[in-house]
Amino acid sequence: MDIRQKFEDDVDAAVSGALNKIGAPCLKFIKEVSDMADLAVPCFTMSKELKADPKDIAEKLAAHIEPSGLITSAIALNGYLNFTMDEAVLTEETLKKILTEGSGYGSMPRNGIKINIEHTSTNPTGPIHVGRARNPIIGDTLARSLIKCGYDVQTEYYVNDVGKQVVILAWGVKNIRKDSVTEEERNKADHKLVAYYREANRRMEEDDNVKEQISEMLRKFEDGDRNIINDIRQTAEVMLDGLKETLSDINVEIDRYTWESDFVIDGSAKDVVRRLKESKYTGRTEDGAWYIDLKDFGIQGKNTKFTFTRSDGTTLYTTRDLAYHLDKFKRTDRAIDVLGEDQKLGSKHLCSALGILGSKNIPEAMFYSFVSLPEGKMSTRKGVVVYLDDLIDEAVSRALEEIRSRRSDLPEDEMHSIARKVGIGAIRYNIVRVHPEKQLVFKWDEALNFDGNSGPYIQYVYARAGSILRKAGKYEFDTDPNMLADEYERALIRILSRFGGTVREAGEEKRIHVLPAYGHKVAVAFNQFYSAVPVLASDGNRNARLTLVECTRTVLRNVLDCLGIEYPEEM
RNA sequence: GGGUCCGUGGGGUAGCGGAUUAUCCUUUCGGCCUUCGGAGCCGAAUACCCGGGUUCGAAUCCCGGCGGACCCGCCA
Repeated sequence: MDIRQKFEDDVDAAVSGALNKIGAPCLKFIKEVSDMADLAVPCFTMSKELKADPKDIAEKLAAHIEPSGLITSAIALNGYLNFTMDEAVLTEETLKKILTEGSGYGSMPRNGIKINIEHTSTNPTGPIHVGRARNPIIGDTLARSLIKCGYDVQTEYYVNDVGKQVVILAWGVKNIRKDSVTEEERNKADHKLVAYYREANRRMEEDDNVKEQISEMLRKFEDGDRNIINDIRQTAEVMLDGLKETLSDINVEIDRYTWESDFVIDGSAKDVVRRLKESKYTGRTEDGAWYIDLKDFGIQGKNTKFTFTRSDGTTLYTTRDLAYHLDKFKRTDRAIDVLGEDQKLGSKHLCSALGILGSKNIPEAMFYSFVSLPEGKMSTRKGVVVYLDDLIDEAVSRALEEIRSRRSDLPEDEMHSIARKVGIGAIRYNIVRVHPEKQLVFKWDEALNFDGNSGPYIQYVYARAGSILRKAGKYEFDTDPNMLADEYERALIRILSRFGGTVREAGEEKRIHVLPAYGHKVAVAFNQFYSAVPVLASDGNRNARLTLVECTRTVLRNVLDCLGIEYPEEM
């Protein structure tokens, strides 16, 4: 069991016991971590019920608590009941746990619960741009966190191969001659195809004939013309290959790809229509389109109607999305959708409609706001974009430049390999660092920061710690708390002991931005320890300090792993 | 017009009822290489959008402004 958890349990028991003694059993109280104590119980919350001054309550309670278990003291201060934890036990148990669990340190046992995380799912009409780059990185980090929390996680990409946009792209690929696409594009499937997409859009706007051809394709598509559907699907497959390459570059692998068109082909979207028509909330417009009215479901605004068929009876995106989610819940216990903020209302609609369909499950949404450029929002169609591929290239080349300037001793291919890890680390760290719903304006220098609160800062500490261990050679583990009594050592160990709680918060509460913050804290504490305390040159406690260095490295590795960031041995 | 989210030092960001010091990064200024990697360490400077209210206590909750983002399709 986690040592901090045990301490919390001890505090719970102590406070409950003391409350019992002062004649207020079952009174609720809260615990918080603070700088003043290992765990504090604010007594303000109890003052109303007990009709007493918080300070008095704290003192009364303190008087009834004898240090026991992991509690070494319970002191009343300013209305708080401050508990301190047995530091020697904390030190020893934490280090031992890290040594025995290694890469599993911080992880919870498997719980058998299946979670499906749908993320990225960008339209297959162009490369991933920085505006949406938060999606795969948030999704992947959450997936990694939940795996560590013991869940059985599957990630999934929903390929939107239905609709006008993909038809335009397919038309372009079929009808535009290669030499008339003059744009300079990188040699990568998605970039090559997007040129056709843009050109097709341009021609459609200028030429009514083209517009008509595209409408014709769309009609055939709606009628279920297999040739058209296959054409589009093939184009989307090619595009997807390019997208997968980009995702792989940032260490994102997606377990499953589900195609929207499948829900048209297998009739499940039609089935949703049939079932929705039976609902009491359902109505029909004069033109014959079907809708459900969601005004009883907390949906506000001038239009609460959620249309699920066109007047000609064909299905809409949202209808297929319903079929998709019903399908998902056949395969999973919980579903999480990582979505752009523009999907907020749509997601609410989806959940209400799922309820009407009798689904016991609804997806949990995790929203992020788009990254914009200083000059405004990005648009693939207009070509006002910074592609994720460009960001990756720039990050890697800046990292390479950096390495060249400090490590001319390394062979060329080694420098390239490190530059990749560092550049990608900077990108991923920088994105999960901030709360997903906070607006982000893209600036090169901020996105590619290698100092301070950054991925490379943590990687640097990892490499530095590794260097010490390499120089040390063989040594015996020593977890004796008496050998690690320095304040910097104690501070570092304290932070190392909090990793499990951080992983839990990241996964269970979907607060992944606590991970980079935690990693940074570990790195800072190590750097402080490093500059204040000699390791190799120390006398009696060399082994203990080396053990601490090794434990720090293990935790750092686990944090980086959870963030999908690689850890170079040297940099 | 209605809804949702966001507003914290010069820039970025954490905290989202609690402890007379509001976090971290960047920036600026001043220190630290005869110690294990200076992508580092130490110190200083500068902030809760505005106005009301609730509370013993508000950056945090409520109401009203202001500013920004997103949404309110028989688009996806």
